[in-house]
Amino acid sequence: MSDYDVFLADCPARTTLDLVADTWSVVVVFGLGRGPHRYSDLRDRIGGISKKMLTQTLRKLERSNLVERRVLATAPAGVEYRLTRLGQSLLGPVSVLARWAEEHADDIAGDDGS
Amino acid sequence: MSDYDVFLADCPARTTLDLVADTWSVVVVFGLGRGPHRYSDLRDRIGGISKKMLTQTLRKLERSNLVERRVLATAPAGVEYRLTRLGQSLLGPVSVLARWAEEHADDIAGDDGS
DNA sequence: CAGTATCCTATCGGATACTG
DNA sequence: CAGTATCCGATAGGATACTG
Repeated sequence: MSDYDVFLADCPARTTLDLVADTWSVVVVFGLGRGPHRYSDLRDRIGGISKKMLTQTLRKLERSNLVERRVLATAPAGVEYRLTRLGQSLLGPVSVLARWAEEHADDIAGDDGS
Repeated sequence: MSDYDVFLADCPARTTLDLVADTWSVVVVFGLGRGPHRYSDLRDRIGGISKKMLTQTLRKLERSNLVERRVLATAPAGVEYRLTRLGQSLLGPVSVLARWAEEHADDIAGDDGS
């Protein structure tokens, strides 16, 4: 039990939430859930993500110890990303949210408002 | 079980994830978790949120059927926000994420990098 | 293959002032 | 009390071109 609180503006918990509570972070972590992926495999798997955002998101997660980058000694060399142990602890929460989105998308009112 | 998939760019699941996977949405839904709140109570509870973002987030959640707005017949009249049934189904996922942030904030490497 | 660099637009989001 | 309106700087994020 922690004394951190996401309701407090300057709390580390809020900063941490800021870090992971965005679409790309959620999808990337969710995507890495089934094991390590190469950069290009992630790109293929995650529809609509640009190189820029994929790299940016991966770097951010890497800096936060959620994802580990590993250069492969294959030819032609590739790069592999995998969740760290910390990243795996986030996989549960993120999966729950992603699955909620999949299961309730039909209940969300499309913005037909005009 | 749904055939929607957050990995697909144009899937309703992705749109839905976009809608709820941001800090303010998470904190507002989490904040409404313990029952209805007035506008000003939410403002007080959620550190660092501006009127603009609170209103904007509430409107967005309202349009999506996650939150309900109710004008109170009190004097001086107030406005109350509460989760809809759909919103309550989101409360679980969102709480799990918020609590993860509170419990793992210390494990996230602050960006001391320079 | 796995990026980086640059450009450019759209949205985020705080501050401030005003309204019923 | 619960907003709306306006302004403005900072970031998000796509497109394209280039690199080791």
